[in-house]
Amino acid sequence: MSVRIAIVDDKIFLAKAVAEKLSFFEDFKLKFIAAHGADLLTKLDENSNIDLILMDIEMPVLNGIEATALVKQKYPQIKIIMLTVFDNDEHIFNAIKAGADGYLLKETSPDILEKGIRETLSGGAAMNPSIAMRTLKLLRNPESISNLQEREEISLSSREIEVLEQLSKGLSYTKIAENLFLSPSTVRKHIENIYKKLQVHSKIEAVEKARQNNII
Amino acid sequence: MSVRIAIVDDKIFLAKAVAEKLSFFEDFKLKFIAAHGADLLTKLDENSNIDLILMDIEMPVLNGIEATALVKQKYPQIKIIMLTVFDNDEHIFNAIKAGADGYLLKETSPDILEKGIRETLSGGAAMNPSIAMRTLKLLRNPESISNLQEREEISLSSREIEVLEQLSKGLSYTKIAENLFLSPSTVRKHIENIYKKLQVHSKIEAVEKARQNNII
DNA sequence: AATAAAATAGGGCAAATGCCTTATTGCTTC
DNA sequence: GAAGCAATAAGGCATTTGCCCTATTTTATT
Repeated sequence: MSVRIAIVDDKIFLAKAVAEKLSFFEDFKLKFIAAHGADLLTKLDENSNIDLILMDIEMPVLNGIEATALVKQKYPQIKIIMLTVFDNDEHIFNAIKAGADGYLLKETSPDILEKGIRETLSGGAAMNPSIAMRTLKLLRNPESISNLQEREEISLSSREIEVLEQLSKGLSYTKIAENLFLSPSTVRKHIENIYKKLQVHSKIEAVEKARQNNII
Repeated sequence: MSVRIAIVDDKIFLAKAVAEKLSFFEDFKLKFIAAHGADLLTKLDENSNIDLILMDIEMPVLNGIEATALVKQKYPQIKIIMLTVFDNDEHIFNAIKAGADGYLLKETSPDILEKGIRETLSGGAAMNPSIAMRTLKLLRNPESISNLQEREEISLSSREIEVLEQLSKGLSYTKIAENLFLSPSTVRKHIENIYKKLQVHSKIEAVEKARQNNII
């Protein structure tokens, strides 16, 4: 049995690259490439004999999130995997809300893409690990969801995030130093830097702000 | 660099089976097998030099969810993947809440387990596709989550909750005293009492515990 | 090779925190 | 009306925190 697939992407180069990845697998039949959400809906109206859609998010006319919601409403049996270069929380959450069955990054290897497609068709969800982690954090902190819209870029280094995670458990500088094999002075320094970046002045404020922004 | 791994499972057969899967990969070093959560904590107290724990859920003495919360509190840098035969929503959600970094089924192949471990160590989340799908569904309707939460009786007085709310904003004893028209001594006393009731020893732990229990 | 950014480490100091003790007042509840 | 509890208040003390300083090493980035 073959798998009938559609690609939706306005960047024709990227759509072609995805098609190329699909071509490695005999039973994957690319039925068509749509340039945007509205184009997809038109094509589905003609022929909705599609098993799965690989959907870009950023598109003109009708974006991937809106298109996903509309397709799922009209043809709930069609599986949809978001395929995008961006992986910000707002996109992820909105795509999930819209009913997407998976969320992969475009740089994904043919191999992972194939597994993701097959798993999705058998009722699972395809997810990039880093995206899976973000969904876990969203689940842990439902509050953070409401804050997804208005958010400036806060960039903490991975070391800073590690320290912040320890902070959030109520550990002291010295305990954190022990756990991370650092000197307490270094931990203090990291925390000072975290405070500056988050514009806060205490452990609690730092942790609260990080939670609000789905950093931890 | 090798990866130091611990397995926690009371069914020794299953633990051995997992160990067998790990043995295919040279850089995976199995440091120990613990029979249950309490055993794990004892072993970690002796030596917390572990990168990742593969944790069963159903165990005597201290189950995998409770053990995960305790380990994450004391050693937040240690990654934890739940490895279980069950995959019901309550387990999944509680494991995520407790801080698990991934959730795989025991029937998982050595290959998938290996990838899951490596992805988890580099900051992603390891998830079985069917479990990923369940988390997506949980995220889609937040109402379902409230049905899953079991909350123990923690009874704080209304005054204590007021103080706790101020605490959660990162305010100092003196600021809280000003806001509530109390003496700083009284605020301190309230906070001492809050700590006793919540069984914590710092502002952050109090706020985190209160959040977990939907008190604030 | 040069520069920048991140991670590491240490000292000093005032303020805040966590934990202990004691004590008074008012409000329930038996 | 006694016992218990919540709320109030204060003093003491060791530890931790927040914020300032400087300085070396590592790790990209150009």
